[in-house]
Amino acid sequence: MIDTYLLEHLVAFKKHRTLSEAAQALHLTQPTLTRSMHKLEEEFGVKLFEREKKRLYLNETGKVAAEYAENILRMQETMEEQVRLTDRRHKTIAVGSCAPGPLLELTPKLTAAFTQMAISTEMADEQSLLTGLNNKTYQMIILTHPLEDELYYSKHCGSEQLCACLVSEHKYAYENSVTFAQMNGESFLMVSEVGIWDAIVRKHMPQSKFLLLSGSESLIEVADTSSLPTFSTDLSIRILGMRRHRFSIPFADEDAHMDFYCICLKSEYQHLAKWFKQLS
Amino acid sequence: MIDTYLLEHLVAFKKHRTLSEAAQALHLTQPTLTRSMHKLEEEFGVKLFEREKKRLYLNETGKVAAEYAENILRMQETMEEQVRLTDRRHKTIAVGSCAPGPLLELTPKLTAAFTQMAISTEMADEQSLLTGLNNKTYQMIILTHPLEDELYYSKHCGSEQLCACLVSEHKYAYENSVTFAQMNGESFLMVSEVGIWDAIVRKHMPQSKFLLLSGSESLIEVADTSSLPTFSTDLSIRILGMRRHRFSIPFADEDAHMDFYCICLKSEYQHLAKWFKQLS
DNA sequence: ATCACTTACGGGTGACGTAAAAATC
DNA sequence: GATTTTTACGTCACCCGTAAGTGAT
Repeated sequence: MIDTYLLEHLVAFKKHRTLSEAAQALHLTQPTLTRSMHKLEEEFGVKLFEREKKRLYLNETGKVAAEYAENILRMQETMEEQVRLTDRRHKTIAVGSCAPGPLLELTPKLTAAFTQMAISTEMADEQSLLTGLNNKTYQMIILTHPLEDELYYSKHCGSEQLCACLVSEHKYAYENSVTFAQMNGESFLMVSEVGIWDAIVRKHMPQSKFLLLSGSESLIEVADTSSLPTFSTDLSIRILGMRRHRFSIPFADEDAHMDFYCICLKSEYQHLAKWFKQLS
Repeated sequence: MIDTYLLEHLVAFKKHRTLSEAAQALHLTQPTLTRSMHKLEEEFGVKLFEREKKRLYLNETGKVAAEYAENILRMQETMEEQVRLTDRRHKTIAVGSCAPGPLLELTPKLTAAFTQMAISTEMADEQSLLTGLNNKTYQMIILTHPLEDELYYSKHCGSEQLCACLVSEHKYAYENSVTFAQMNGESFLMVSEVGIWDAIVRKHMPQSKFLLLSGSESLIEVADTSSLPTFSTDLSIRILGMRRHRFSIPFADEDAHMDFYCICLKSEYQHLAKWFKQLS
């Protein structure tokens, strides 16, 4: 079988058209490449070059060989990439979610369940999550509905209730609940990374403006000095705590309550069985 | 880049499941393979195996690597095949023809025109000839008509006149010509490798029987002891000589005269220009 | 004189074998 | 004791560099 270095020398010669330039590019000397080209001809038992006294050309056969060499080397590179990638995959659990709430709740549980493994979480729209699950960018994804397809395993993993987070001066601050209709038209402070909630609030409160802040830290800081309503959820309150000087009033609308489902490929289920069982 | 021998060792281990058996298969010793497997892990910078004291297993990452290795080696093999094949193609002129006559006439000219090259000739039906020309199995083909397509270059390269080859006792033995109609119903001795002529005689003499012999030598031998008519052509007579004790009477029918065209791919024309020019 | 390839020779890396150890069955 | 992997050490092949040579520009 042809040695890899010979293929590298060959493609370098094809690319640079002369042995001396190819040698430079490879950080080798000309004589080395001369020898390699002869060795290639010897191993194939076939002429690959036309030799004029001063110049060396690939003949038709040589061109065929060089093209194959390119493909083989390309394949070697993707091999290295893929091997390193699958190795990383076996050392990290990547979870994609359509909303931040479930990640807040589940990440601590994940780190406890998969000691030795790194946990990486990410938010994306449903389409990206699905393709990512299929190409194993994610081991698990979190959606607002189960997937009934034969390929997937789905399990309910929690729910979230959207609340309006109001200063005490707000007219609804002491209600038991509010509705989207009641709040429609008010301007909200909102973090930009809220996933699927973004579409819901924009749909039900089309008259409202949403002032986006990136990161909940900056939101909290701004909210402390502002009387504008913000959003919170039962999950965010349970995990991050209550917001200072504000009351969280749940939205009564049906769409303000969301169920979440944790989903993996059936083919990967065995590795994750322990996790799903403790998700009761 | 990973050395080829490491890939070979890896696929051998995947195939034989144990280092010792793989070593046997490769005509190497166990320690060599141990070293190779460690070297692979080192070069990828990744664990590829699960080690129990007595046994070595590929882990998930290792399986991925081994599959890539298999593909790469397969590609190397096809590379060697294809390189040797294209080399042979450049050393031989392969000509396909729809009838034997033109080959009889042209082969000596080909060997004279392409000194240093081997000439290989073959008969096939038009469809096979065309696909063979397109995939470069043939450098040239001979058909009964030119190809007007942009892809091909065609040139008239001779013609052939079919004759009935009759013993002197035959009633038409002294005629200047015969017709298919006159001979229809008579049984002919015929070689099986006559290409397109086979269809013609069967079409115009549907009442006749054709007793097939393989190879013109056996035909001549049998014909010497038989009074059954056979076929000959002007070409066969000019090149192989007259048949003993027989008269060749040309068929007067239009279909008994055939023109031949030598055809190559336009993309290959430059290599064959000298040949086509002397075909005047 | 310079450039491009070839030939000849010497050195050092590394692929392989031998030998032996460790561990399991 | 047999089998399998691992470790240690010596050797030989071969890949590369240096130096010198041949033509062509």
